Amino acid sequence: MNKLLLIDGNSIMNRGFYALPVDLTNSEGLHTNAILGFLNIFFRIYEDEKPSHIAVAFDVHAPTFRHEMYREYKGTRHPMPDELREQMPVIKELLKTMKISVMEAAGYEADDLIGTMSRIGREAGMEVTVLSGDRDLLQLAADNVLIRIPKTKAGKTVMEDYRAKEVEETYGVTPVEFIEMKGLMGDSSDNIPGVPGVGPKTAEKLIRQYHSVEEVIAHIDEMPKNKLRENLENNREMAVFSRDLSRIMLDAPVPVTLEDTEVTQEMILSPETREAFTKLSLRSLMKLFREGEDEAAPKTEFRMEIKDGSLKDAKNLPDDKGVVGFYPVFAGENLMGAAFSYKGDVTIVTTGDIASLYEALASLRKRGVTIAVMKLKPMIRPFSVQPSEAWFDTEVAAYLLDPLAGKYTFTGLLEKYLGIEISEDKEKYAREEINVFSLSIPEAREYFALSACAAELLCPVLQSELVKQDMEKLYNEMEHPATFVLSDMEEFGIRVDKEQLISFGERLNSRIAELTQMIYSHAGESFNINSTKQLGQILFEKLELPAGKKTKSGYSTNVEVLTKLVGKHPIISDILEYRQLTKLSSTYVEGLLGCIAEDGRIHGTFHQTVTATGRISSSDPNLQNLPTRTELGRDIRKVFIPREGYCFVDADYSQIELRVMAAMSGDENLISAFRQSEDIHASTASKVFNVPIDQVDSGLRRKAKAVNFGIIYGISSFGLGQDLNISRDEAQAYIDQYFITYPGVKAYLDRLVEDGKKKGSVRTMYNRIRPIPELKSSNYMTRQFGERVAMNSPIQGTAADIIKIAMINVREELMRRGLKSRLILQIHDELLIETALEEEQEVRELLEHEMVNAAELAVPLYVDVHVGENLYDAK
DNA sequence: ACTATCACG
DNA sequence: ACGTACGTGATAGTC
Repeated sequence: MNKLLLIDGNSIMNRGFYALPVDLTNSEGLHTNAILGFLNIFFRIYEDEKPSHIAVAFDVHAPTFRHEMYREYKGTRHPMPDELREQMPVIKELLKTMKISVMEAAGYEADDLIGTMSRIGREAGMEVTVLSGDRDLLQLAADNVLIRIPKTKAGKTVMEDYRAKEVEETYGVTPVEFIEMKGLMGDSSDNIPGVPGVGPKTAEKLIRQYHSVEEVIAHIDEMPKNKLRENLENNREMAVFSRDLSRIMLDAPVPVTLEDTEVTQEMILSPETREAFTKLSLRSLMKLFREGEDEAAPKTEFRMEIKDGSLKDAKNLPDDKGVVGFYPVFAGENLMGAAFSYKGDVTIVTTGDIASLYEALASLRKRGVTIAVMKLKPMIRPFSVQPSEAWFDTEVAAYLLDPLAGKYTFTGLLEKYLGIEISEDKEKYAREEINVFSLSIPEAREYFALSACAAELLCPVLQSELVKQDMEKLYNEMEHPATFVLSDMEEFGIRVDKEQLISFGERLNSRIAELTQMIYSHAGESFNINSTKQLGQILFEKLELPAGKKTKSGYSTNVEVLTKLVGKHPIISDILEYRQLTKLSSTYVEGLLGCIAEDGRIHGTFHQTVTATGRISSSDPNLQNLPTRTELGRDIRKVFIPREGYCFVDADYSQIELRVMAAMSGDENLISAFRQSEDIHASTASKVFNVPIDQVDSGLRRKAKAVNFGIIYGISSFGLGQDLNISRDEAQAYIDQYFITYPGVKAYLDRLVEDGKKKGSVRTMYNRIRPIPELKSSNYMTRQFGERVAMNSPIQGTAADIIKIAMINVREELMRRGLKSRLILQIHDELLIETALEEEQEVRELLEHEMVNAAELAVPLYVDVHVGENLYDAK
C-alpha cells in the first residue's frame, strides 16, 4: 500500500529551532539547530512509516489568499528570528538534494497545500500521514488520514497521533466540527478573531450541541439572555468569517503531482545528501548512511583489519604512490612498536629497534609515499623528520580548517570529515589526553591501529579541503615548516639558574610571611588571603570599606578595585603587595622550579593548534608570560641564562600589529606616518589631538597609545574610557578624531565587519581563516563581540603569520650557515636566540634581516635587537 | 569543573 | 536597558 507523508515545514522547523540550542552551527557559522531538529523528527517518522511518497510544504511570506481580506490582523505575528530565517533556504535546498518535493505557492499557506495533497492522496487510495506541530491540521484527520503532532515529554519527543476517532475522543467533536469550533473561539496566533468571550470550552459545548456555526446562529434565540448570547448576536458575521478563515483549502493549486512526490530511501540517502550533511556539520545524522550501507552494498564503509607483521611488511606496504598512516608506540623514550595503515589494513609491528623503523620510514618516503600521522611534532625528533619530507599532520590541517574546534582527535575528525562514527564504547579514545598504558592490550592495539588508519583516511580529505579553502600554501609553506621550529625550541629549551631562582623564592617568601602577619593584624583575625570570598568579607563587611561594585558570586577584589581603595585602609597596600609576591612565588618560582629538567633547562611545550588567530601558545610552563611590566617581576627573567659560551640575542617587532593594519587598510596617512616617524604613538597624538609633534607630552602620548591599541582590539568607547579612566564621551571623541585622521583605517575596519557578516569568517593576509559564528547571533552583546573579533583577528593573525615566516627562515638560515646558535623562544612579536659568543654579530644581523624581510608590506617592518647575558638584560 | 585573579603579547 | 576592549595559561579556591 502506498503511503503519503506530508510535512508542515515551517511548523517542524520552528519546533526544531526552539527545541535545540541555537549555538549549533556548521564550520561556516551557519546555524543548524532547526535543520537538525527537522531531520531528527523526519527520519523518526520515516523509519516508522516508510512512506513511498513525501512532500514538505512551506508558507510563502506574502499575503495569503485566506488571509488577505484580513491583512490588518497579520501584524501581530511574531517575526521569525534571524537564526531561524537563515535556515529556511538551507532546509529547502537540502530537501531537494534528498529528492523530496518542496511545495510552495504564492498566496497559499502550507496548511492549504497539505490539505489539498491529503485529499489527492486519499482519493488515490493512499494512507496519508500529516506531520505538524500545529493543531489546526486536526481538521484534516480521517480514517485514512493520520495527523501526528510531536510533543516533548520529559526531554523526549513523543508523537500524539490523531485519526478522526482520536480527534472525537479528545475534543468531543469531529474533525469537520473542529473547524466550526475554531470559528467561534478564534486563534490569536493565527490572527483569527472569533467571537469575543468564547474560549475552547464554550466553543466545544456549542458545537457539540449544534455542530456548525450556522446552526449556532440559527438557535441564538433559544439561548439564555446573557453576555454570551449578546456576543454571539453581535458577531454572527465574524463567526462565519472566522470559520471560513480557519478552514483549510482542499483545492489549492499545488505545485507538484502525486507522482512527483514518490521517493525511495536510496534517493533520500544519496552520496549527495551525505556530502550536504557533512557541509552542515550534521554529524549525528551520519549513522543513517552506515545503516543504509549495511543493508545495501557497502561502499565507503569504515573497515579496518589489524594484523601483526614485521618492519619488512611495513617497508613494502604500498605498491603505488600513496598514503600510509603511521603511529609509533613509545614508552617514554623507548620505542615499543608501530602501526602502519594502508587501505584499511593495519600492520602492527612490535619492535624496540628505532634505527630499523627509521629505515622503514625512509624507504617508504623514497618511493614517494606520504606518511600521514595524527600529530607530527612529537615524532620529529625520534625519527629525525625533515621539513622537506612528505609527512602530513592531520591535527595541524584540521586546525587550519577549523581553528575553533579545540581538539583534533581521530574520533572527532573521522566523524566530522568522513561521517565515520567509532562505536560508542570507544568513547575513551576521543579524549585529548589518553594514557595508552591505562588500556588493556587489545584496546591499546586497537587505539594504535585506529590512529594510523584514521590518519591515512583523513589525509586526502583534509588535503582537498585545504585546497578548497585556499589554504594549501598556508599549510605547506607555513604551518608544516613551523612545526619543526616549535619542535626544535622544545628540544633545546632554556637554561635556568636554579640556585638563583630558589634564593629569589626565599626572599619572596619571607616578605610574604611578613605581609601575611600585617594583614592578619589589620584584619584583627587570620583568614585565607587567597580566598576572594573570605577577603571580600574582611574588607567590605568587617572593615566596611566601600564595596567595589563589581561582583558575580560576591565582591570583586581585583587590582582595579583594590587600587581605588589605597589610602582608605593600610591593609589594602599590604594585600596588593601580597598578591604580587604570591603570584611571583607560586606561578613563577614554584611553577618554574617544577619544570626544570635533568639538563638544567626548561623544555616547555609550544602549541600550534590552540589559538583562534594563528598565534602560538605556550604551556608547561607558559614561557610567553614571564613578568616584565613591574621591576620586581622582571627580576625573574635574570634566572634565564644562556649555556656556557653563549649569549642571548633577542629581537622584537616594533608595533607590528599597527604596521600590519596600516598596510592592510592602505590608509595613506597612517602609512606615511610609519614611513616618517619612529614614534607612532607620538605621531598619532600629534595628529589626533592637533598639536605639533614636539609639543606632545607623555600624557598625550599615553592617550594616543591607548587609542592605537583600542583600534586593534576593535574599538569601543566604553573599553577605551575604562582603560584611560576617562568618560565614554571623551573616549568617543578620541575615536572619532582618530577615524577622521585615518579614514582608510575606518573604511578597512568597516569592510572587515561587513565581509565577516557576509561570509561568517575573516581571513589574514596569508588566507588563514577565523570563523566568527557570533556575527550571526541575535544577542546584541554577542554580535558586538563578533564585530570586534572581525576587526582584530585579521590584524593579530597576520602579525602571527609574519613572525611564523620569520621563525621558519631564521631556523633555515641558521642551519644553512652551519651556525651553532638556536632559536629557543617566541613571544608573539619577539624571538630569542641562544647565540654562540663568536656568532653574536652574525646572528644579530641574521635575526634582524629575517624578521624585517619576513613580509613585504606597504609599511616597513622594524625590529629592536638586544643582546644580554640573561633574559632580563636581553630586552 | 568552574570562577576569580593576574602574568604576558 | 543592556555591559564590553583582542589573544593566551597557571594557580588557588570553591562547588
